[in-house]
Amino acid sequence: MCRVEEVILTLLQGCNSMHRLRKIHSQAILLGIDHSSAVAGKLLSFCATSSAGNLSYALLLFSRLPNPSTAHWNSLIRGFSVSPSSSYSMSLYNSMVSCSSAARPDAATFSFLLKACSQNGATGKCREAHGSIFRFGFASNIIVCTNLTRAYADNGSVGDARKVFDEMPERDIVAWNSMIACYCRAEMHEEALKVYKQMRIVGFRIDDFTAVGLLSSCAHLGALELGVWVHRFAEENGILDRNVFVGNALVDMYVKCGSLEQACIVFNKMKKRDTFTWNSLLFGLGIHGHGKEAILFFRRMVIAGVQLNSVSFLGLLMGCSHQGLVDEGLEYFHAMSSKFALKPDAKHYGCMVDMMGRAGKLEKAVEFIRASSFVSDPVLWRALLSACKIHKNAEMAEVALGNLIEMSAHNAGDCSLLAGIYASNGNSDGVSKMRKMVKEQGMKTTPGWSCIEVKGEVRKFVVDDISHLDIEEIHKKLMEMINRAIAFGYPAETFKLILREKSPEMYKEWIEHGGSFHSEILAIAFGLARMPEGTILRIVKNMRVCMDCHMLTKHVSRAFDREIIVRDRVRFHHFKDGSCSCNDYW
DNA sequence: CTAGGGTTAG
Repeated sequence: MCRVEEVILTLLQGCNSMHRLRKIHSQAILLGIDHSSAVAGKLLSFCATSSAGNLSYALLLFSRLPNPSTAHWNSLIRGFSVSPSSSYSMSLYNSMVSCSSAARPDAATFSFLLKACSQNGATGKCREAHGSIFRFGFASNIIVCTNLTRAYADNGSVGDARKVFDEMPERDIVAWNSMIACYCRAEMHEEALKVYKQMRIVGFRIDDFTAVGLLSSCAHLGALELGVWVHRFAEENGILDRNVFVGNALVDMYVKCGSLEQACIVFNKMKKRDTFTWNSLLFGLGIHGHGKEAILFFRRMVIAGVQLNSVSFLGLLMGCSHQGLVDEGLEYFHAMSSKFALKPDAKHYGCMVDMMGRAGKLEKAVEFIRASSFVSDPVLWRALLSACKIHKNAEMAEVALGNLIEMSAHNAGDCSLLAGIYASNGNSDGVSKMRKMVKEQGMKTTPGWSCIEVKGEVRKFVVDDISHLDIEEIHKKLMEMINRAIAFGYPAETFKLILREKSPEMYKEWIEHGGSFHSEILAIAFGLARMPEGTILRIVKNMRVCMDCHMLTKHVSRAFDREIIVRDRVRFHHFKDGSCSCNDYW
């Protein structure tokens, strides 16, 4: 390498803007070394991959190279892989392998190509890349495989991702963590925990990345015991203090597992906090029903100079919504754009519709939707529909569903919401009309489930599922539960049939004839049977609690003198002494 | 120029 080349390279080392880069580039041209592989490489990588770079300039530079090297191609492929035109990475790769130049793809080429597949691909693109990786002999490269796993998972093919992972000749901690993260993103949290168990068996220890993935899965599954274990491990191994991600995941885990107190303790102990940390706790206050505290906490955020974002406002507005603080909510909704320069998006609007709707201001909610720029967003009409369910307002619900149908956005859940309203108003024609519609249009229903953690194991119940080995035990407890609840004032209508005939056979028959038990009732019965006296039952479910279950649970909490904490799709219910923290407002 | 893993909302 000649002296001038070294000088140019040194100049490029300190370059931080396109303006400077152009100057250096013209110097290089004057000196006749712009085609030197090293100089061209540095120029390219700056333009293609640095945040101050410029992809068109990178293309220009590249087009002037008579013999681009693998590294040159790689820079360009890498640059496009994270740009809005990530599909161009694939075109570049194709030109690279089809042109007669001496540059062959290396492992890095595939890593960048796969990043592009993650960004915008389809499973088909991943398979194409997979094929090339095989052809060029990189199928056992640990980094390439890790990227391939992620690319498949990001395109919704977690099964393919797992296959690649299983077939890897060896796996390091990054590969394991990546597989766990893939399952987290796919919301397959039980699988994520299983992978972790295997990872431990083969001798890997938890690091920061593992901890974040595990805590996220615990949060989603409500697996408090495992979460507490990860917490202790992270604390003892210093992972917690050095990494803000771990603290954030921990706060979120405690919030989602129903322990707001612990979430606050972790929050207060954290040495460094970012917007995620604050948002997680803000959100936690809201879903635990402390709307007023959420507002105070939000003010604290402003005073502390936290960089607010749109999620912050979503948390705040949801907090207001759960407690019926409509005036405050409206005030902050307006302040969001006028004082904080943040544009509310469809979710914020949806939250406002929910807020007004639940407070019974259905007309106002409709006006709000019609006046907004999101009239054609299904989220808003769906929020209205749910509010109609609470207030048993069939006419308004028909309007909401009508709009959803018009934009072809209706699903089975929407139809059964209206069916539920008809049912509670005694309109059986309406109910069958809705059922027919779901059937005829082949809409898929989401099965309801509830989880409960007993002795560190997460047990999942699905509606009407009687396939459990210990169903007799659950059934027995269920009968006792209902009888005692009735003794404490629970209206018995719903369970008349069972109460007349108290045999397990009748239980099965009840289900087979269309009578049903929501999954949370099964989970609560199981918890009562298995958890020691005095312990809190923690249930996590994927749907909202229904009025019936809510009332039954209130009575059960008194009849058995048990605290029961249920996390439904949007918030927490703390049942104690016959009442619920939501004050029946949800 | 020299590759891969993470958190909040819905």
